Amino acid sequence: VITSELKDSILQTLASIPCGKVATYGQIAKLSGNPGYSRYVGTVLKDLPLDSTIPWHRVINSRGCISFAKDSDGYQRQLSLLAKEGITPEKGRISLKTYGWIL
DNA sequence: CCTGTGACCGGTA
DNA sequence: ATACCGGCCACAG
Repeated sequence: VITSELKDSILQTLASIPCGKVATYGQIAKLSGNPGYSRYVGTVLKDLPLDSTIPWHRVINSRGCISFAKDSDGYQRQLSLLAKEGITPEKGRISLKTYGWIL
């Protein structure tokens, strides 16, 4: 598969987020060995093929919120997928202390 | 080359 | 707690 090492490392880290846990864009960037690439993590997720097995829904921003607009389609999908894993936001915020992959 | 665009982040007021 | 700001970086025009 022809992909950049950068993108690859990010995808690998994303794939390793355990079920029932969440990580922030920044954490994924740093963990993959690319501190400061949080924005790019979002770009990678956006371009994921629909058949991808990457758990994109387990990624939230540093504030503990879903990065989609509350009224958007993606917001509801992510919320639904997280619920299936027992992750339920309170006041729109997901506690990283409780569900955070990295504490 | 330069500019604008994001599923972002941390500091400051 | 919220609001704003500058920095961040790959990528498409």
